[in-house]
Amino acid sequence: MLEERKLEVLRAIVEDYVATQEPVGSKTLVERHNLSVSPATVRNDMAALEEEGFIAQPHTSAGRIPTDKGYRLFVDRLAKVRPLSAAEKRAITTFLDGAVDLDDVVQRSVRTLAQLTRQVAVVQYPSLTRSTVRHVELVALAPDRLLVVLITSTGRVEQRVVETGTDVGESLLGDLRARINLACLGERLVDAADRLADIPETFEPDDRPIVSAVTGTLVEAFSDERSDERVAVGGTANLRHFGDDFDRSIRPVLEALEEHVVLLQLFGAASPRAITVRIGHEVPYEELSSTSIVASGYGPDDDTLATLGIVGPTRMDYPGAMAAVRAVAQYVSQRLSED
Amino acid sequence: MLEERKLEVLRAIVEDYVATQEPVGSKTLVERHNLSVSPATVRNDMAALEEEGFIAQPHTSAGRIPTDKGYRLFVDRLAKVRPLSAAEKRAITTFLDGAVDLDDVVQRSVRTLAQLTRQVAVVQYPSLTRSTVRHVELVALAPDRLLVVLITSTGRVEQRVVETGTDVGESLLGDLRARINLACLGERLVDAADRLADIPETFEPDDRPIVSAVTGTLVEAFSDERSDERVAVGGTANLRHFGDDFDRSIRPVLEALEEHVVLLQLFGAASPRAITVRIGHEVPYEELSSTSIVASGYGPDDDTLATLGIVGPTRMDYPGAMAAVRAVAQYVSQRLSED
DNA sequence: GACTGGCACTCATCAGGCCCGAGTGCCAAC
DNA sequence: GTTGGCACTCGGGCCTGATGAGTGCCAGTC
Repeated sequence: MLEERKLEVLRAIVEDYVATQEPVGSKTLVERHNLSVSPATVRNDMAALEEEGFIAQPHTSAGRIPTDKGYRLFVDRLAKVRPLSAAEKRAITTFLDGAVDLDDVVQRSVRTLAQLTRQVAVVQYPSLTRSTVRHVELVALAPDRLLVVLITSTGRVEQRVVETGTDVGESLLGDLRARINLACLGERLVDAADRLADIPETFEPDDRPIVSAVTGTLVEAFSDERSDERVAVGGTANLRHFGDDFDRSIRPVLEALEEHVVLLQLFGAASPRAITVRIGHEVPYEELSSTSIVASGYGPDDDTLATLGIVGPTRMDYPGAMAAVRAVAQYVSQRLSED
Repeated sequence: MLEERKLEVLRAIVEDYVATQEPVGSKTLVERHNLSVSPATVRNDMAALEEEGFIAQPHTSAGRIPTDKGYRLFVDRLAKVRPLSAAEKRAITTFLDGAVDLDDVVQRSVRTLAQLTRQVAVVQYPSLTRSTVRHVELVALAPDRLLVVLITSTGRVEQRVVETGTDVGESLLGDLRARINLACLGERLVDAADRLADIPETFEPDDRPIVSAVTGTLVEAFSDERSDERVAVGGTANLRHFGDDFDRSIRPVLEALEEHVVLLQLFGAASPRAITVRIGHEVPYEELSSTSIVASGYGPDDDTLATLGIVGPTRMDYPGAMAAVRAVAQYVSQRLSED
């Protein structure tokens, strides 16, 4: 009885605080959540919860607000992921179905996510390094200038220009193109890089510098970190939920959003195919310690190619956010599996 | 004597207000700008300036602030573009020189611009439709599936997959590739689309459906509006300069920044190769009427392929902003001319 | 032993009242 | 045309007191 009610009180506090953004006191709590006990009893429970570190008072004679630890407990034990309404599901599907290519899928996902959660949404482009090679094309732009085009399983295209120094014959070009594709097709980019290592040796010594230049460029493209950095961000107007102290609460978030590297770090550690929630100080970036992140990996079939999620104040609607993130991740994953 | 001093007073008011963000009164004005007249005289001039609509009082017994009209006059007649310091120039050059490809140039430009002006920076990706065709490549992904790759003079790459329905022979493929490139190479995309129209007729009737599918896709890629929409945004943390009323001043800007279409409209009308300044109500978007935009076109040689610039509060350092925008636009243009 | 009602106490918030000073317009004098 | 003087305005800062939500504790009840 006692433990159970304490949890119930915590849930009520979290829900109330998230809704009103104001510290919640014993009396209003009893009124709003028709708990069948008196405010005094609730006060005792609150005192216990505070003792255990789940809630705190901003100042004496104010109501209580949940601590990070309190939110943690809430998310782990009290919150069931709120199922989306049929209308919401339909909205997701119809809007995302309209996407014409990978870029568009990502763009639309980010918008959808921002709209559903009313938070800032972040979607990482499918990772280049974890996807596979669909095709490599070599194009002679000039006799001594090659364009190397890499197409991945997710439909992404990377291109590089290689200055070969000497002219490249048509037959060598065809030969090289064939051997590269033979070696790499269907391989994950990380593995494909290994396969390329041996290729130069299979050519005539005279041609090896050219071949090496090309394979070197490809290896570079395969492992290029910059390609991993691409993310789409949306719903920044929802930053208002962070409060009105620009420098203390909004600015760090904006800065983090522009620092894609930081962003990827925040989201990157999301475990595959499960919803990760990081609350307040759990976020591995000091400036964002009053921020929470709800993220999920996604990708075709059961691979995790990239991550998407939302950033919001710790005081957020976790069940709703988790539901939205899960739904969009599932949709995008399915979409990637089809192509 | 009289007209000239009035202008001088206006300049002083603008400069002071931009620096302090506070309405400026006659006394402080005389002190800070060592005008060789008395406050009373300045008051007379201010009364005249107010009469003419160049300045206004937020409320009685407060100092004056410039109106949009006042800023306009300032920009047109009083402001000389402040030359950048050698250090600033060097910073631009060294940072931008490090860019490895088109994406990187754009990314770095946006950062540089944001940093120099301490405002929000926007750089439009070089327009696809106004650039020229460098190369078109056709790749057989499967017998009945072609990948069409378009490379433009700005180094941008677009790719499309075409389902041909029937198998495509190697010789037809080579022939088609050759004729397409012959027709389009060096043409502006808009013109290239016209050149493609006649190509199907030059093939055997049996092959025409395939050829048409390919050229149709290319024409689509040439004129694809979506490709025109890409922009990079940076320095959003500088939104703080807009004030602290999130909903009234910051939010509309954030929303506009996410609406790339709106953004392009705002920047798109920038006249080629000249610096355009839009002040307050001159900005063609109601919500941004307390906002100014400083923009410039850029592109290789004397073409204008796209636009870049900054968005800030009307109360901004116009000479500095104009200098920075001009410098970055020049640099990027030069960079595009080289490749 | 768990719950409840009552009570004294704390403190953030808000409205009202006050003063201060920057800034103005006007006018008479130079 | 310029200047010094003067009376007036009014927003902002600061203090004050009232208000009320909220608390902890304690004694009483089931």
